[in-house]
Amino acid sequence: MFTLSEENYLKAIFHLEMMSGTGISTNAIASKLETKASSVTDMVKKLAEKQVLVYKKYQGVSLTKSGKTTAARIVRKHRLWEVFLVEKLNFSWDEVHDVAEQLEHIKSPKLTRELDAFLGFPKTDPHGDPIPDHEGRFDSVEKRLLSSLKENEVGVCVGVDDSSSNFLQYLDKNGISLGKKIEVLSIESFDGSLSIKVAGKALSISNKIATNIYIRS
Amino acid sequence: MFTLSEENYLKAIFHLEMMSGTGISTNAIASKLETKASSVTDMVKKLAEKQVLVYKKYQGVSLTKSGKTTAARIVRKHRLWEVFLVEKLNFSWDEVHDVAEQLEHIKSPKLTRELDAFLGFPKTDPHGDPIPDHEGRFDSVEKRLLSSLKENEVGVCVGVDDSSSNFLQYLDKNGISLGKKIEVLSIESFDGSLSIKVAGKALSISNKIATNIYIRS
DNA sequence: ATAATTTTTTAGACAAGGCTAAAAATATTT
DNA sequence: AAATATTTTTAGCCTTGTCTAAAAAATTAT
Repeated sequence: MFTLSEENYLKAIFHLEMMSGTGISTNAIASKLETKASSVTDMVKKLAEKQVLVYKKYQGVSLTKSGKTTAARIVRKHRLWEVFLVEKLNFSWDEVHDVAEQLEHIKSPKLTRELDAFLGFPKTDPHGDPIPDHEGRFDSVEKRLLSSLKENEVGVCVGVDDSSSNFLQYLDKNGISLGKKIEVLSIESFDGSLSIKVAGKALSISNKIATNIYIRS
Repeated sequence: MFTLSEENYLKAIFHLEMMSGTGISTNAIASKLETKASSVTDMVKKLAEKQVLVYKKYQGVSLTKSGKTTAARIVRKHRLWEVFLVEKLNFSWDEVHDVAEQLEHIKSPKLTRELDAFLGFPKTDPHGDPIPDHEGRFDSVEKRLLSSLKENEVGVCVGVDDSSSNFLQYLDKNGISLGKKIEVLSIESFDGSLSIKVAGKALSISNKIATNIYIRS
């Protein structure tokens, strides 16, 4: 069994490995968790003893099979709770994160199983991220950044990179949500900003926005 | 804001005050929380500084107004989650306690509010205990012990004293649940055991069982 | 290839929450 | 009212998870 802190480390390392492969540096973990590198060193030693990751001094860490499964199960719970909050309790997608951060640590296999069933076995969370199954497996959606589309190409919004309240509220305000069709009308070569059409309305977005929206073509 | 440990102390003291009035002893708290008296002394000093209880050396503790409200809100969350688990996630009433012990510490006023609404503003939990409102108020149900009934008297089961799995499973097995009509057929004066009729079936129960079932006449 | 810089680890400290053992206060007997 | 027993508090120690400052290793620049 893992403590709250251990679970947070596992989840952070899991996410970092998803983005940048194996061999995660102490500093990367520290900045993700907003803690100090020295604290990370201590904790990864402990986790290495528990066999959930491999740690070689000065070489960064990599999750073991068991570490990956453990982490994925936490992510599973996080995302199931997000679905619950949005679909059943009227939370908007920018309000769910902090609460899900707490709920993801509740320990009860039956609870997770029943919640999954209650929600109808959802495959993705409200931000479009896949929900791992109990074994920790999940399909990686083939997705591209909106900014990778060319003029006149079309895609469907399947997720966001940045999940901050600010950004999600911006999307809400402009009618962009999961499943919405987005058409690129034109691209400004000077700053990479895009003119797009979504829900019938034309809209101009910066390149920064476009690199935070995932679409499936 | 309170830590998990502080919340558990508040809740324990709250429950003890409900049963035996004010001025709760260090030892009583220690045995309720399965910890040591010395640990309790440390913690109540901390809680006294936070103004949620009054502590005088060797005199026991009493919750302040603010302490009572804080504790009642934790109880509120505990009982709302119990309703959720039983009504929505197919938990039986003997399975909910441990999970609710974890869920009661989730901090999100919106979550509590929306959960309450989602459940249709329930007034009692699956064991018949009242759910406090946001201000910490709740109606105390006028209830008596089944063992206080006389021969041929009738009552409706409104709660249980002991909430252990063992006991609740015994009740399930014998068809006793909240709202069931219970009729006392006869009382054995030798050991206080009762012959009762519930759901049309006659049943013999010990005095100990009868002092753990609450009824309303 | 050596010097400078950055990253990582070690060492030592601290706060929270718990424990044991001993001391102090209160309660109970005789 | 003393003596004994019980309860409560104090004192000191431990573990977890964190931090800062200094040392060590790795990386980058000259």
